[in-house]
Amino acid sequence: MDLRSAQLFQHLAGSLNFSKTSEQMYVSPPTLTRVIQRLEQELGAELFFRDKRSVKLTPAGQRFAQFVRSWLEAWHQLQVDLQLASAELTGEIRLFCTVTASYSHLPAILDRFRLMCPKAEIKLTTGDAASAIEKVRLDEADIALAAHPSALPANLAFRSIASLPVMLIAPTIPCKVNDLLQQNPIPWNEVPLIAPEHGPARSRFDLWLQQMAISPLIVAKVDGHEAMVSMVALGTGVALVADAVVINSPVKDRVRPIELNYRFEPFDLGVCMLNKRLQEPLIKAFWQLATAKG
Amino acid sequence: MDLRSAQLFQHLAGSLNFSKTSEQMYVSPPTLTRVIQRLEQELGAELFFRDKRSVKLTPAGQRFAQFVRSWLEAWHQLQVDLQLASAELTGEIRLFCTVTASYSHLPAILDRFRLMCPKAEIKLTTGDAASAIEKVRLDEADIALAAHPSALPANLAFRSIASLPVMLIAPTIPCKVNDLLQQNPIPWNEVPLIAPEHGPARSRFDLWLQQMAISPLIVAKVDGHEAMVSMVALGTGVALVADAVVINSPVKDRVRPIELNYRFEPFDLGVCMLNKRLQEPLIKAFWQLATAKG
DNA sequence: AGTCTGTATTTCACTTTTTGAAATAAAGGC
DNA sequence: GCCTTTATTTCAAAAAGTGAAATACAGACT
Repeated sequence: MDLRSAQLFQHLAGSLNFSKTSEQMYVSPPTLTRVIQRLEQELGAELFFRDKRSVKLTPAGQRFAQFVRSWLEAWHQLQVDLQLASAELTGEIRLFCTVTASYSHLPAILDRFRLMCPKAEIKLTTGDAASAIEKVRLDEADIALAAHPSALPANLAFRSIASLPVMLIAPTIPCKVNDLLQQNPIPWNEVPLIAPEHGPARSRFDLWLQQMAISPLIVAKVDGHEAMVSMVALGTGVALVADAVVINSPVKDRVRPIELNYRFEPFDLGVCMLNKRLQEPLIKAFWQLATAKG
Repeated sequence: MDLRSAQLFQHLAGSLNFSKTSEQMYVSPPTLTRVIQRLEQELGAELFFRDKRSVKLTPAGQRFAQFVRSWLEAWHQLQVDLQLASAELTGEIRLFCTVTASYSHLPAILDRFRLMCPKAEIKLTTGDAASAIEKVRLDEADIALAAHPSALPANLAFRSIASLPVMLIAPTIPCKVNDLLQQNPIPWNEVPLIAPEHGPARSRFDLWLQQMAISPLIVAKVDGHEAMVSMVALGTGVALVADAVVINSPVKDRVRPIELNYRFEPFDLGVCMLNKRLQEPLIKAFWQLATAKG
């Protein structure tokens, strides 16, 4: 009976699908299963009917959902009251932000945070997505603003903020790359590709190659979406980048998106921090600001 | 933010004394300290003023106390609702009971339990206090009714039911023992003593010897209060037993309490079970019955 | 009928967290 | 000054939680 279990239950009561909830709340299916089992054991009542193919709330589950709703509400109200009563939040937040995220969502979040906690100091560092997780894990940063990685260590928490579309881009200048892209079908085994070295872009890139059965011609391995955009602009090859980076790029007129009937999974941009620090007031204030309305 | 922390906070908010609360709630002082520290960290507010000599609720603490009160109340109501909604509790409880406890409180508890959960079966075993803890720890019994031992393993929970006075008893028949007790002061080094072999009586017995600086003349080591009462009745020596045992003893007219200006700490009679089973409905139902109004 | 896919749960090796005994700190009472 | 009382920190051991992989099972699609 803790807050986390209640939140997981609440989400599951909405989705009625273990897989979806475990995915969207970033816990493994076994964990979610056992959280619910524990709740059911504590309460001495089944919360969900599971008949192998569908999940539904039992009457006890509905009653419990009502309890959870008012509990979480009271908890939130408590927070607000205590926050107002206490002095203004001060302290320092060490924020790590991927360059990609710094283009799309950081400015708005930072503005709101400054407004709400003017006395808090922010130390901002930027870098690539792979470092983000490491920095937080080693407690070299309090919070990271980055895309959700394929594997998240167990003691890190992640809260989604937004979905960031990614796309394949090509040069606009006439060059060998564009000659190949003009053909139908496109001979992907011959098109020069610029591959992301690590991180969430890399896993999507690999998945695409695999699913389209491409034997790739990789001409460069690069980390950092900006560098990739620049290389594409020079005509080196095609690359997979977040569209937010392209929009804000100084060379945005020299690249163009490639239309494909393959859908890349968007980046799941969010805040990431150590589980146990999730409840600290300054950290929590940042989280609330970051996740509130986009 | 779980039930346990809330309960500890609530008790501390009443006692305003870390030592008392940690003792009465059966957690070590460090644990209590850290539970409160964690709460304060989560809430981002001090809950108690601690000026090295006194503990008081802060305004934030009072607000939190209000939250906890209504939360625990809602929790309790939820339990009741779910219990009523669900089918009648069935199943089996393996109950282990010290002989001492079987005299004083077991009958009343059992009556109430049968009334409330007529479909539940009870398997009752009796034995000495030392076994009680072992039985529960090894999951050979679901619940034990026994005095709180000097050392309780961490994964066992204990809930007090009642305080059971203990006393030194002597034979009523004229004998060597009574001759010695007639003297003033009583020559304790020469009085034949019947010592408890193990368990809570043993630790009180040892403490008494130590504090009164007695070099004891121990004529027998016996486990089981009834056996001790019988031996005392025969004139073998004096012994330390729970008064409930004497009252119900067939030889109660042949023993008498000894007046002393030393106060033995009463037995803390209660229910004991594995921490993790504390939330199972049948176990919980038993607990509620056992702890309700004596 | 057989294979594949989607879903929930169990197993297992691993990591994190929690625990209390003992040490520490600090403030009065004698 | 020494002892008692009270809260906290340290530290090693125990317990609980975690997710990858395996399992179980039902329906969909050849």
